[in-house]
Amino acid sequence: MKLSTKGRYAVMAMADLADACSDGPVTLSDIASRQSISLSYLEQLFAKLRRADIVSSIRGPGGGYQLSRAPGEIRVSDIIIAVDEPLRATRCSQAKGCLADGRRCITHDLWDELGRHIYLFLSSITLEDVLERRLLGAATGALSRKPGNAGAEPRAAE
Amino acid sequence: MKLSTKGRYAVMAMADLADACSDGPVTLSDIASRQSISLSYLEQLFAKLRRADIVSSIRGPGGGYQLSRAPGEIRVSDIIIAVDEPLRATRCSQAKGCLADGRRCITHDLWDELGRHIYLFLSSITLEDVLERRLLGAATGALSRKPGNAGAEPRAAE
DNA sequence: ATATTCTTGACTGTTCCACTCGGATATTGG
DNA sequence: CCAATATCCGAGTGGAACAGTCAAGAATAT
Repeated sequence: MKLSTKGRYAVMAMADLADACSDGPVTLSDIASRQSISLSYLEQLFAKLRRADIVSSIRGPGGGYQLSRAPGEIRVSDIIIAVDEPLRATRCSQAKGCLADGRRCITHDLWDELGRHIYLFLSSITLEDVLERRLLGAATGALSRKPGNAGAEPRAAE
Repeated sequence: MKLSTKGRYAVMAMADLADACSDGPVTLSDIASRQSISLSYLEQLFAKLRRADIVSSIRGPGGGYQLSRAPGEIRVSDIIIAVDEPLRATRCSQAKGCLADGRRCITHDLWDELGRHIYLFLSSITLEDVLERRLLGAATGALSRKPGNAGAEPRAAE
């Protein structure tokens, strides 16, 4: 499984912006050099973030980008949805292939639920949370069913 | 955000196999035609599933694939990990780019936690759960923090 | 005016997914 | 034995998306 790295860059840049925008607008060049992301690539990302009204821009010298709302009001899911294509765990809405012999494919509900689950997680965390590094509360909550076979550690990130 | 469809096909095929393997081995051709997945593509997936000891194979006429364990002992995460590359939400383990100016990048913990979260969800669901369509218990559990601004419905699946 | 900064569009190289093809090996039924 | 059936295996293909580049334009402060 792979999560798009595009949204990751966007969140990194937004976190950098939130961290630095206390005194006036922040230049994309600054963010680019601090986060070592290509400037032109950042431009593409911030164009989408601006259309989503997450940031606002000021042109000309001394200009740059600002947050449209307070960091506590910007959820990580907002950023990812703005930047990535509509997040889809399933592509079989009412298209072909999904219907096996009349009813929906067996795994439809599973992916549906997974997508909702990821969304809930990402929308429970704001930029402010990221900056102050309080994440562990939202994540390690439920999900203790199925003890079953106790092999295979959760090697989530490689 | 996008989740690899590779693992989705694998879970679909495994669910089909679990549903049909009560009387003897199941042919990949059968699964391919029922789930409308390419046969050669299925062969690739099942090669990995076999190496992960999730299925076992019997060659020759009358042969096919069987589950190595009971459907209740096979977690969805097992299937996805076997088929996909090691699932990574972050790629900045100790590589370049992650370290901004000494410490880890700000969003590292976030992706780490997201990866663990997804893993916990997928490992809480077994093939048996998928077949009998009991999913909603594991998913709709915690995550009710941050009421905040009540815009933006969770449009998880497109 | 000029430098700065955002804004926009087109373009490129790489990687991965989904799939195909050709063949090899093992096993069964006749 | 022999063909049919099935799993195995490696290489190769087209398209899409990602990550990044390049070039030009428009707004604004000094």
